[in-house]
Amino acid sequence: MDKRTKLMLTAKRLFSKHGFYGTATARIAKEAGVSNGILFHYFSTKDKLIEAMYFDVKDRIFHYSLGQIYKDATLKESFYTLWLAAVEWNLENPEDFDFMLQFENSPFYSLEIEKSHKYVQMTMELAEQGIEQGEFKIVSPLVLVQVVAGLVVTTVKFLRMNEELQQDTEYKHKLFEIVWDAIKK
Amino acid sequence: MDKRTKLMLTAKRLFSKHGFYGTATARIAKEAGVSNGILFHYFSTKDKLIEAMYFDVKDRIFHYSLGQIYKDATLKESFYTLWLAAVEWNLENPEDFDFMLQFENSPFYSLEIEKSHKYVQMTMELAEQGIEQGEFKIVSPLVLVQVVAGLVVTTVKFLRMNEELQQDTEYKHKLFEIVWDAIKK
DNA sequence: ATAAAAACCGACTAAACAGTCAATATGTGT
DNA sequence: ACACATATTGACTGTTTAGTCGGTTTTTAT
Repeated sequence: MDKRTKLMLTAKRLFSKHGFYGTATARIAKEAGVSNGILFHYFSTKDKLIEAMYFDVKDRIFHYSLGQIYKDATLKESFYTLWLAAVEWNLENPEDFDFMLQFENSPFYSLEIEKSHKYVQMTMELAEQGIEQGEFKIVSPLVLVQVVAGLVVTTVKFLRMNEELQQDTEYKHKLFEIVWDAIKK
Repeated sequence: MDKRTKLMLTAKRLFSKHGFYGTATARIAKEAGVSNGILFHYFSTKDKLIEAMYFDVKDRIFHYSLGQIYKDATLKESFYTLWLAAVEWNLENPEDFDFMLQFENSPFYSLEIEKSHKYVQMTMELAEQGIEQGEFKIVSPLVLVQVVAGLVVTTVKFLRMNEELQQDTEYKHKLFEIVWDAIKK
């Protein structure tokens, strides 16, 4: 594995456990088994490393989740697939999940950063589609996207605390009804 | 104003703008107009200061929001009042909101901290009531509480980006329908 | 009035920190 | 074989940091 990737993996583990403030760059390099200098060769500052990691994790989760949607699916099926994929991805990648939340709720985060993601546009289009078809509540499509995204986080946090429900398909259907009822007309 | 309070107010402002990592204790003391030593007289470590601030902000928001509920209100009215009060409180106290989110999504946060809040129990009881009365979905009451709390955050973030909607009572009713539909049977 | 306690100061320190740099190694295209 | 770029090292530095401490003032209780 190349050292840039090794650094990002180690940084993810340390940031998610000890926070940005509690993780020194020297420690990241040391635990990644590379020299101190190479970190700053790939990422000019600590903040740049954090930002690069965020782009990476966002890309992976969106790519995976949107990739699960199949053609000719109904709107409800598409949203269920999207929601379930995101929930399961986050459950299987807890470090990514923690890192992501930490970043999005820190002063690092800004709207420009969010907008720069191509995938965000794609989910907005899905929401607009639902409104046009008269299936969704008549509110800003941005609200609908944020509601679903917010409920993904809520669901993941809950399922983390109740591990026995993580394999319970029926319960997950129940949880999705919360999401669907929230956005449907 | 006593210096302990001054310190917490200044810390809140700085933490919400620059993060825990980006705010030095010496700066907090300086901008609060007090000596360095007095900070550590009241809060033995930086972490203790952060935790004390979190308890304080949680107490204030819950006390305010739960206090808005009037007797003989229906369940829906109670939840509407609660949701609206929380949303408006957070809009009026953006620094508290940012600080709270930063804390809750950092490694500082743990379940024990959450459970130690007396108010959490009160909202849980409201949810249990709704389930018993057959008005709410049959899921863990904890899910319902977390869904509402999560949607408060979603709503606040959205209204912050769309200031013109903050006084629009009708739009806020629409947004509450999202919350209500999510939890109701 | 007095003693004890609590509040307060600010200079100080030892450790930790992000980022640099000169030197070396490794790869790549011609 | 050569030249040039890119990858890699780890010792180093100037700064910043959380937290301490000896001493002073103010408050409180008797």
